[in-house]
Amino acid sequence: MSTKSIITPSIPLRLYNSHSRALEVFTPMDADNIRLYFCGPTVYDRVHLGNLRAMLCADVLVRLLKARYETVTYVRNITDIDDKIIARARDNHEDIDALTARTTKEFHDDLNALSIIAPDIEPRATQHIGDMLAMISSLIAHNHAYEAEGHVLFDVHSFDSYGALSGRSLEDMQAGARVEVAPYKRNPGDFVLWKPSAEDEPGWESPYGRGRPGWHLECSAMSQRYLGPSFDIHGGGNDLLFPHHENERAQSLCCTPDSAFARHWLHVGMLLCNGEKMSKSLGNFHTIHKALEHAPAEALRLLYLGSHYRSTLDFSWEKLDEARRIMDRFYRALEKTPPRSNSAVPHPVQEALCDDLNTPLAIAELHKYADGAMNGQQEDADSLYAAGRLLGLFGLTSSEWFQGDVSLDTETINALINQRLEARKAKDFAKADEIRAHLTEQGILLEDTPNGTTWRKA
RNA sequence: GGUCCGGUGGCAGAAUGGCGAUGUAGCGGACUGCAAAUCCGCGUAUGUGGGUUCGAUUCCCGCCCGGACCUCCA
Repeated sequence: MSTKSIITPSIPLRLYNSHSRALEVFTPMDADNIRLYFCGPTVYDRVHLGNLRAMLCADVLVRLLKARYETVTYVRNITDIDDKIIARARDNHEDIDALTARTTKEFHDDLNALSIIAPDIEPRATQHIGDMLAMISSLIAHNHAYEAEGHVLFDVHSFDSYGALSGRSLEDMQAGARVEVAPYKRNPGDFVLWKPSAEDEPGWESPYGRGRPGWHLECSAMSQRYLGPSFDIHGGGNDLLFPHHENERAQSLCCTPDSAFARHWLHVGMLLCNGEKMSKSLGNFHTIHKALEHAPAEALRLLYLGSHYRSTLDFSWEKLDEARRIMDRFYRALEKTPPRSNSAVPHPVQEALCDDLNTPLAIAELHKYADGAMNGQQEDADSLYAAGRLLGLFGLTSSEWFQGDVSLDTETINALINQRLEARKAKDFAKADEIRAHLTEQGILLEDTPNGTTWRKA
């Protein structure tokens, strides 16, 4: 069954465009095919909770778009050639291909565990070297790029609109330049399109010698190949706004001056850890893998949905625990009143999501439906479930949520529950409590109800 | 230093030119052998100083504080 029937396409979708710095009503270039591009990972290490934020934001956006439009083409790249990859492979004494293949698989595993919707196309940089060289050639031909000491550099002064996306001028940036400027650059802001590779580094033959592409070029080449020179939405973490997206935009617009490149730019706020940006270079990161040992995937998803994508989110294990308790309540409500499938997503939730993906407001609505479902209201249960499904929640049954992955087998648990019931019948509460405490130690919580004793994992 | 974003109860987090959601934590109660869950009830918040306005948490300015970016970053 199509999701179209559960959504109201007439509600306007407003998204914040970081280029114009304003909320804009999203109007597709081609309503029959929405095209969006998100920057994916550089595959040299496991993705962490900060990386997850942009992936999850894209996930919610794509789910909403796919519910509203016939066809959505979602491209998310894999950066599999990069200096950090080379360095890590060297440190690990590992073959580069083995490192990127392994890390890519871990990336997919982590995202699958979170039910992150897969991109329709997931291109790899190393498979598009030809596209990149063609762009370089075009940029040189139009005097937007120049060769210097085996490098090819983009000339930022050749593009009048350079800095327009990130809202900064070349003068401002030079004032704060903190990195040593390579002597072969005409301007400090010029960035590498192609750089030479040493003997022991991966490289491709090119008119400029054996080398490899600069980081920004791959996204320009791959977005153009799969989405065309102009497409609807380009997104990523807001730390990519400058220089990555600024440079992508410069390259792409200089290659295809009549195009719009990305019409709508979406940037996701940073995840902090103890008040500081979570990043690999700071070393204050937690991997998705580790977080999933601490709490179920949907608790992690709910934690992220609980804050707006553009605001910073200060991660803590306590907040993850809280999200877990909220999911407990939601699943309990669905257990109390099992929902019917294919119900319409309630309007308040749609309105919230269409208002720049206001997931915290949408979640607040879910609590109201949970109250109703807890009280036996069928329509509230249906609403809760439909809204949650749109947000990527409720992929499990209640019994899977409460009783999945426990250390004890069901027979043992039930036998102990029966022993405890006997003890309670005999008013031997000391023994009953002892059995309950024993189970609690094993991560099993008992709940006495009028209909008998049930259990769930702690 | 330059550019930008933000500061709402213990915590998280919406919204709004005039009643400041929701959740979580806390407290009290019902229920329970005791718990758990559930239900009922309670409390506490718009960083600071000005301005505009009949009225500002919301709009404007200064200040303080926090974070991001300034060519590694989601």
